[in-house]
Amino acid sequence: MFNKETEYAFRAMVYIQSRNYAGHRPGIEETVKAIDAPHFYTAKILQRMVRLGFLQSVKGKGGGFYFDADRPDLPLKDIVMAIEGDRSFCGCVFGLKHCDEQNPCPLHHQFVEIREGIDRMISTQTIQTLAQKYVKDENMDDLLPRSG
Amino acid sequence: MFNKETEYAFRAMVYIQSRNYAGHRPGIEETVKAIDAPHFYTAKILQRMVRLGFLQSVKGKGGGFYFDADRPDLPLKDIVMAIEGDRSFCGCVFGLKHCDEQNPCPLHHQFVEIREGIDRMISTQTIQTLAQKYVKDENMDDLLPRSG
DNA sequence: TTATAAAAATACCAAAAGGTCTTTTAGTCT
DNA sequence: AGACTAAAAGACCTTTTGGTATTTTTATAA
Repeated sequence: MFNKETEYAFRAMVYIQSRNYAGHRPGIEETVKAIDAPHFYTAKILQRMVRLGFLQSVKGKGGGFYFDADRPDLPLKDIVMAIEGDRSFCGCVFGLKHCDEQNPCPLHHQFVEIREGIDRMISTQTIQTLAQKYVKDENMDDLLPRSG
Repeated sequence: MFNKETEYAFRAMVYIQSRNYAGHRPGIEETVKAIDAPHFYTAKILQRMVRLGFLQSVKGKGGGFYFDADRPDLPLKDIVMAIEGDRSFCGCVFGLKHCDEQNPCPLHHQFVEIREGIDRMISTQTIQTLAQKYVKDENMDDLLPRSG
């Protein structure tokens, strides 16, 4: 569905927010260990998130990543757009030039529903709503990946 | 949604089938021109489709690609599975290990609907149904790509 | 105020996706 | 049979994605 970079960004940020709720401010080391993602790659991704203003960080001893509680919740869509643009939930399945409501490709009508479903999902859900669910649900088996 | 290879396979095969309906058997030259796709890349893709038995071809003078009318219709899902596997409509959005009905990730329930929608679409639609729509609809503006 | 811990920056590396070009093989039409 | 045509095969190339390792900067705690 989404690419690795987006996936790691989701998981890392949900973990960070959930630790923030518990009064902690995890660093990279702790974060990648918790979500079992590649260390330096994830660091790079989080750096970008900080630069984009999606996430805050403090350097030095006792530092780490955190979300500013005063700022509005961060929708998944913002992250997806920043990392991979709109191509995962936009455009024609056929890759056609002029495919739209007036001039639909054979798959157009079936696909608009799917597309809207994806858009709705990532617009509605935020890192914060997910982190809250994650904290509540003891069954969730951490944020461990598929094959690890 | 799907990758380039899948996209070119869809478009090329729909074009070929629609020409077949009109009693013609296009070669790659004609095909890539019609759908405006990269010549050799598309050739390679169609070769693979032939090897997989999805499509037939004849070499030599007057040769080209065609679908055996006796064989059953070819669902898009067969093509997608052969080219990119199930990852576009399967697996956890978060990339989580143990995400399923019993042990869902926070996005699981919203996502199963989307996933099922995609699966339904590519299971139902075939190259043949699309080619028929394509032939009928004069508005369809050929099978030209987005940016070409 | 200095040692240290942590993020930021930078440079590289590997694999996969996307794409091109040339040669070979196998038909078919004359 | 032979010329020609078109698909098949295979060798490359480029870009993007995914990932690693090292160095630099900066904040803070002692």
